[in-house]
Amino acid sequence: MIQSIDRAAKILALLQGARRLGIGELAAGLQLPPSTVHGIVKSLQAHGLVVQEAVGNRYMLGPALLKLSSVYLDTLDVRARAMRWMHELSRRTGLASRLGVESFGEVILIHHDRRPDDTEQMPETGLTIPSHASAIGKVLLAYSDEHAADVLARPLRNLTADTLTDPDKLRSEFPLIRRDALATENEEAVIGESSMAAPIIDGHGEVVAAVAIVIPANEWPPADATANILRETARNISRELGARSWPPSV
Amino acid sequence: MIQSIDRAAKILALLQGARRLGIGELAAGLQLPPSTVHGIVKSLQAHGLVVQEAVGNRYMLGPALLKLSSVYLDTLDVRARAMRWMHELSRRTGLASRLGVESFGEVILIHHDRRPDDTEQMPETGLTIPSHASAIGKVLLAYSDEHAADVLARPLRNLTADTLTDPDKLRSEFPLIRRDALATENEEAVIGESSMAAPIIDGHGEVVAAVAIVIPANEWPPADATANILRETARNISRELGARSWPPSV
DNA sequence: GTGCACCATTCGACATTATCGAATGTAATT
DNA sequence: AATTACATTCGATAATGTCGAATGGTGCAC
Repeated sequence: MIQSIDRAAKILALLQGARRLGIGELAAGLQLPPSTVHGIVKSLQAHGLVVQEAVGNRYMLGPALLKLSSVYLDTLDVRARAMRWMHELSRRTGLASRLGVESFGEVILIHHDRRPDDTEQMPETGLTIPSHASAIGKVLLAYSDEHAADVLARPLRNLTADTLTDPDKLRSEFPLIRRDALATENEEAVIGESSMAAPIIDGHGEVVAAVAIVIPANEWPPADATANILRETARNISRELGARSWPPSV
Repeated sequence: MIQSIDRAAKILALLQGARRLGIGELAAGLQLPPSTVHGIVKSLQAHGLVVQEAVGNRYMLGPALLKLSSVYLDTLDVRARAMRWMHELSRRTGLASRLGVESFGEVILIHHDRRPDDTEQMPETGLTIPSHASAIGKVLLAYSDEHAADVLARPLRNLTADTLTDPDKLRSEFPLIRRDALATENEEAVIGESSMAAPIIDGHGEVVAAVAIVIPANEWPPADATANILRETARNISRELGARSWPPSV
């Protein structure tokens, strides 16, 4: 591990949490002399990875990250294949749909198709959500022992009154999730919002992502037809990725 | 400039262009020994900034970039203020709208509101477009001498038959753009697609972004009413940012 | 099925390079 | 106008990343 790159990445992570920080605050965060941090920040700035705020002298994340992330999304085969199926999913169910993958124990959303009404909705692509409190996360955990071991070893954060924070309770859902190829989450992450997810597998039979629909709590539970459309979507995407069979075998 | 960070950023830039590269290819691109590149790539990988493809041993950009970019977008005051006005703009005009800022001589789109029909549309946030071939770019050039000097000094790439590649022709549009607080682009970037943009200013009177509508070529030119709604949108966003007057003075 | 070739990866000596503390500059605050 | 709290610059030092050679692994061809 190259020291200065490690430090640079940690600076980006700090800015990710705090939005705007001065050299001194970053130096305190890394426990390094300000001059050292300054050199690293200036190097990042030269590449547009951080920018200095127009007024004041604190630093924040830079636009180069947006450009890089846009290319990252383009490299994802799952996403390209999933997009049209997800649009169809949202159209048929009238619900927002999400596509997520695992990254460092969390779920990161790599696509989002809005609910098909004309209300204003936040773009959710790029958001990260805790694995244990999302339907997508539960799917990914249920199909990967090592991922599950990783996540369930750490303490699970409480997001709402209904968040499952007991590893054993969570683990007990996994067999059912694998049986139905379907996971649910009922106001466990956000009050008033539930979701349901299904696994997506690639040509090697590996679960590489999960697709979900977001259901307002007052429409819970969804009709059987809705769940079937979701499963159908996951199967169609999987088939496009070269999967021979669906649901995935354990 | 710290050497290893500079090299790391260049590796990210190479992957941005080429999607998937092996250590050897990266080493050739940077003209460095493979072992040196390997050390840098592994450091980036440890932080999720790059990932190794599941099968094969090439590397590609990683999910950490997506998470970082998501936070970057959240830090942008303009974007937060612009979103609801842009949704209104798209609703009233029936057209897709875009919000862009300047970065390293290019335009980078920081928000996108889809056309309000149920067709499938690519999310465009994060895309970069050449300044000289976009309405947003023309606005940002027209209001910033130093930015214009920068961009127009370099050769201008041809994107369609109608792309303006002569710096003088482009420069001659600037007074009109400033007079009307409105720039247009007619199939100069993408065949079949035109656009029209207006400047957004902040509390200091600086042009910090531009908002645009995307117009199918067969609907060109747009009605005067459409242009007025666009200008109104830019004014409303500017006012929320603390601007005292609009259009911006030169 | 075996051997070959290519490429990623590991390792350790070396000197380049980042680091750090002190000095300087800058802007805001009283 | 003086003071404080920053960011920023500079140069000596040795810690650090770099590089070439050796190793390991994987896929392809014969």
